[in-house]
Amino acid sequence: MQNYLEQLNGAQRDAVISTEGPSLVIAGAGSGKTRVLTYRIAHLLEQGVAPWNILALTFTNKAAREMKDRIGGIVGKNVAGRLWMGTFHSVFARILRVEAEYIKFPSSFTIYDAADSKSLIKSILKEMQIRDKEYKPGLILSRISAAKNDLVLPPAYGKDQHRLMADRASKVAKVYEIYMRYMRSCVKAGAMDFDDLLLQTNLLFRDFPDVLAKYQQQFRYILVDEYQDTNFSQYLIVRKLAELNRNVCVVGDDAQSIYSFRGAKIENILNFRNDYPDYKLFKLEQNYRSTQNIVNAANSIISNNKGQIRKVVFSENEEGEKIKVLEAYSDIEEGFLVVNDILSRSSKDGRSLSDFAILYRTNAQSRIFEEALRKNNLPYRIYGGLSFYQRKEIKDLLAYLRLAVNPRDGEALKRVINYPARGIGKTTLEKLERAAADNGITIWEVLTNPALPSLGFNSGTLKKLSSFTGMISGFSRLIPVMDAYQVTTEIVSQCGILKELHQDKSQEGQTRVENLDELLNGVRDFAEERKEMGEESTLVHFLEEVSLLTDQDGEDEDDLSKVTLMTIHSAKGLEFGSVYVVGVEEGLFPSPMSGSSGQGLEEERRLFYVAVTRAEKNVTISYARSRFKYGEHSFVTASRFLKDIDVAYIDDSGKSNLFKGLGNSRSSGMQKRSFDFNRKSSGEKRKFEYTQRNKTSLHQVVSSDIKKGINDVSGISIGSKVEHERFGLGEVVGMDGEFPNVKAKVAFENAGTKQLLLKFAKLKILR
DNA sequence: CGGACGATCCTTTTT
DNA sequence: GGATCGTCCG
Repeated sequence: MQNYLEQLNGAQRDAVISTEGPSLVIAGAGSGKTRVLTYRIAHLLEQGVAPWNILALTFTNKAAREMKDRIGGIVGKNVAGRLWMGTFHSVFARILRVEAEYIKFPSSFTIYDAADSKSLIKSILKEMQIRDKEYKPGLILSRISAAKNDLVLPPAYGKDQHRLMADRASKVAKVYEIYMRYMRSCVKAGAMDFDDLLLQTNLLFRDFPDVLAKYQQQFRYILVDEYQDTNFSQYLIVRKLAELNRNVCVVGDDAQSIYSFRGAKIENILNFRNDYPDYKLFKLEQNYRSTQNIVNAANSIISNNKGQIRKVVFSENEEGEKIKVLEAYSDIEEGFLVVNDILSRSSKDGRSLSDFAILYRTNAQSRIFEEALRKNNLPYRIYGGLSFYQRKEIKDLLAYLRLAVNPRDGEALKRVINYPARGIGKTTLEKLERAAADNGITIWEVLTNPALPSLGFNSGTLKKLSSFTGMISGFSRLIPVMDAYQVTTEIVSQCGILKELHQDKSQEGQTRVENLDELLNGVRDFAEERKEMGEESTLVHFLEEVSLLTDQDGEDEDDLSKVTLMTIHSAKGLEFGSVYVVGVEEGLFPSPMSGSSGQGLEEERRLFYVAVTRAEKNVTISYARSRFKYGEHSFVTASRFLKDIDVAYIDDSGKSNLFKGLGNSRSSGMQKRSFDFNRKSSGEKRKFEYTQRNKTSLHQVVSSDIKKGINDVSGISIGSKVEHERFGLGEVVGMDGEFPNVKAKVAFENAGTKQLLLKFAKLKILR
């Protein structure tokens, strides 16, 4: 431990060793925050604190896993494995399962994801005969979510004049009633949504002091990462748990608070001193990640915001390059300019592609960059958007698994009651739903009720229904006697999905089968891992893990050299050598949805700050002058945020008229814009041609290297000897498909010949 | 009842 | 451009 302390600067070391009492660590971007958290925990452990007495709450599961690994490297895996570490949602879901009976939930409760919640809202609207044109399910859900995160339950909602008025103002006066029904429906279904996990934890601690006391005594040391992004519900959980021992350490950066749309309260970090007047404050201000230019540019951005905790982030790294600004003629051109820049930098310095990240405001922007990367044969990894677990076939199978665990789960039931098609159509389902609503029970309870025939189904339909309930009950009986993998295998082979997909001979159908297979691998790995750790490996546990995965938690393939594409939000906490912040335009970033008013705008600016501070070596900002929106192109202007950067740190040579064009004409709209555009068009064009030419030549020079790079990277070609975790040794006998869906046909020594999708199969290359 | 094909609406960010 | 919803027809 001694030598670890020596790796820290003064402020970091103080924050690590001052373990007793409340501490607030204000950690500027890149200031070694994770390092402090890691060492602090390791330090506690070395001082003899038992790992199960430490609760560490992180923002993503990935962050937790990485920290656990690092701590494991210091104090040993076994010790680190016993820490209570994870996201708020996963840690408290775990506790809620143990204490479920107190709050009248089955311990096998289902966790509804956003899609389930939305679908439930829709059926409630239907039941209430409200058109979802007027009541947008998304909007309703966000209001309910906001209420829950403020711990406002339906009865209180009904008395909350403020909320009721706001609802009336937005012409959704019935949110209150929808909220009541939604809550009731979730309870009946034995389901919790994301917000419920936190809400129910609060209710548990509020209503059962003994239970609270138990956890207060257990968690002698509490650490919270990204504290600026906690909501009221989370804040209260921490406050209650910390009440007894008061050893609470929160780490965060008010300048990086970017989740208010999810209920995060920046005040939590600002008010820490009110709750703990005897707190100790540690400021980490030295940035070790970025060059001076980047840090200075970022500081100049954030200085445009009011109200923040005073701190001076500085860097002693080299001065570095200035921030480069690229102006593109169109969004498509923007893609090419950025990809060209990546090509030239990666080839010039021989850097791995994993050193490059393209960050955007909205997921929809990814497509353009994907295409540009594909055309240049650059491999990429895209985060967010459709993750593995959101694919249709995967969700279908998961719905069966969920039903087996909890047949009252209405959303899962509706998903698969007629998939694969078994002749239970819309009309039948509607009848069932009505009967359920009229009697205040779940669809499953209608189905299994002896009075079912009295609902007037014909005998054929009745038969189909009973065969469905029979199948699900059969699955349920397997749960107590089998582990997650065995149950899943059984369900896959019997539920009919596989048969259905096998009939689809298209490429896509095959991929789907492979995806199911991959899920099966996942369950298998899960079950084995849990058994090794001596923990339970039932389906309930697997489903919990899956439903709380974040988009960052997917396959680990960081050994591969790929350009990273993600939203700025998901980039929080990460770092890259070269960062491209793209689409920095009015109408896109800042997002018009955030309102151009103070609060919303300041959060968008913090988001910009987060984007820029992800970079170690250089930042490139790009924007287009025209962009496709709604299928038609419109002219746009550079973002006001560009003006926030002190010109001293900008290299605008790629970009002559930027600051003239930006002036104070922002609000004057189209007229001015098109004027600018025409005025500059000849110069514009020349520059455009120049970059075009530049691109072509670069591409010619570089592409052969890059292509070779890809092969080196994935390293797999016909004749390669590979090893698969399950199938063992084999030889690649064929390759098929286009990136990113390249498949390898592998002849395994002991497992026969298999088609494997490279992006999923974890193939180790032997030769 | 189920699949196919148009019209329509949209778009922030996510545990 | 694209996902979702409703309608129409077999």
